[in-house]
Amino acid sequence: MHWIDAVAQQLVKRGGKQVIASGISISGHIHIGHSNDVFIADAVRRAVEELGHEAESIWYADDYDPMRRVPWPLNEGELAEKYKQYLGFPYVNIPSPDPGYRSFVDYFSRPFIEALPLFGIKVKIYSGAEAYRSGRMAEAIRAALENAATIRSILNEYRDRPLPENWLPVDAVCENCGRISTTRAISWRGDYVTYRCEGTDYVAGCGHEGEADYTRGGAKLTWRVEWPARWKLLGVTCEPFGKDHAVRGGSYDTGKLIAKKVFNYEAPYPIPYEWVSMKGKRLSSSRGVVFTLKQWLEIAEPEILRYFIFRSKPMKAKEFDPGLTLLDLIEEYDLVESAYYGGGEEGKREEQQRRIYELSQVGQVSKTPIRRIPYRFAAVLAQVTTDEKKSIEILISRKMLVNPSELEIKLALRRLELARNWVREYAPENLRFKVLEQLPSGISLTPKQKQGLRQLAEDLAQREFTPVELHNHVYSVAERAGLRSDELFRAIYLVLLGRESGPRVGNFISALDRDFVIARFREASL
RNA sequence: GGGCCCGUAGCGCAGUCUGGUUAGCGUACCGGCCUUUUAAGCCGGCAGUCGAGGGUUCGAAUCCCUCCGGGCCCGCCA
Repeated sequence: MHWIDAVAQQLVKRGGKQVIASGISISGHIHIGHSNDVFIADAVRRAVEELGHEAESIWYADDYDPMRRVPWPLNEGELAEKYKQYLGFPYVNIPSPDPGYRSFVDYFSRPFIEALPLFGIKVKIYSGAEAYRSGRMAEAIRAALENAATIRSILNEYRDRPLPENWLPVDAVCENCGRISTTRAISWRGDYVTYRCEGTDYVAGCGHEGEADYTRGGAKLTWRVEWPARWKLLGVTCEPFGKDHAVRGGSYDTGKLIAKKVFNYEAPYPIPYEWVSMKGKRLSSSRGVVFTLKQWLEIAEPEILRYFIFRSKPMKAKEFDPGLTLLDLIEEYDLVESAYYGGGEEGKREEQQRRIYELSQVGQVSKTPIRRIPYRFAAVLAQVTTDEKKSIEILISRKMLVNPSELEIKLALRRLELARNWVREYAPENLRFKVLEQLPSGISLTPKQKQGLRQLAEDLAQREFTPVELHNHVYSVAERAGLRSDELFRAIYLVLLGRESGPRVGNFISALDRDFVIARFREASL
């Protein structure tokens, strides 16, 4: 059984409506590593619904957290100085670097939120800042303040150095300098928290002393308390989270205790997951090691990312590589897809693969089989022509499309577009080529190579060739001209690409305009 | 100091939860086919003491214990 279904089963056993939460601190661009969070939450929602029970998945923007570090790309150039002054501010109060966005939070989160439906994710969106400002957190804050001693003793169980006697689980926003990370709560009374702006290790405080109304966003709960408070507030029954929270004595452990003792709430079913890394480095929004959902959609279908996440267990580290390795991932997906529709053997393994395929779908699983064109070939074809009709003709002649349905043609054209983008952005240099507008000047061909090209030009002018015929024809022409085949191949690549090798000649030339090729070969043979 | 993950064919991995036919897949490699193939396709082949040791069991890659190697996380920010 797939782990998503195992979780769903556990939840159903507990009974009631299931609320699966996910959430991210807006500490920079939201990348595909963060996607684990939402994708898992929403998949569990789907699985619970498939079992016939009510479920909802939510995504929570932790936009009231302080900015501890200026994230990439705002930490470069002139912007760096400007944004440094916002260190310690709640994210929600920081301006956008781009006038097209309302705020820092909007700038980093909107592209992510807008991409979610394209990946088949249906989550309810919440904002931490909104929750505090609207007063919805007020009751929880009061409970936490009243039970500060209990909370302190829970946290102290896992601390070497105990928290001070007068410690309170809230951070106020300084009304003078606007920072939240710099304040220390001194006391509380009714709806107000008295604080002093003392500073923190990465930014100084302003020394201001004041009172904050926590029923209107004047203060937030510290993370370890905020998390369980949120569980209670939203009725969270299950939550995926990064493995950092899952460590013994970490925020899940303490959260569980606080939930029980302070909020009288059963902690959600936990799903810890591993990070995603890219080229050996863990994805990190603040450090600029990012690959966003938007970037993903430029080079691969959304199903592939879902597949990437659901094909392995959540605690298994994932390595993402947008380069050549991506093509392996895509091929693997295609294979699972064709096996799904191909019937074949029935076993534990096949069953698992089928389920992973279903979980990878953006919407309903297609009832009619889906056949896709090979991405690797698309990467070549996309560089040869942008003409859609011509592309489809070539694909049909190459038998990569057989009596294609409307859908298959649509998928093929989309994949060509994706492959074109991939080649431009991520392909290794040796996979890229460009057909030269002009015959390159610096090349020298032997008389026999010229003779071969001239012959090819004549033959092309005489009759139609399928790609395979054409490819084979090159060999016979070479033979008649007394050339080794590789010498003729080299000549062809030189006059068209200016390099000694290239894509397979049959495909390649078939994809080009015939008159163009004839003219080029003739010109080169003079 | 604590915790997690990984170790299965040259390489990348699935299978481990729920033990059960000759341990799979991809790739690489070798061979063949499509009139000869420089990045397409098809068919076939080679290849593994399942990290080591012990235990449980009729039966262990799978469960338990110990150890070795690699990686990551937490240590009072979230």
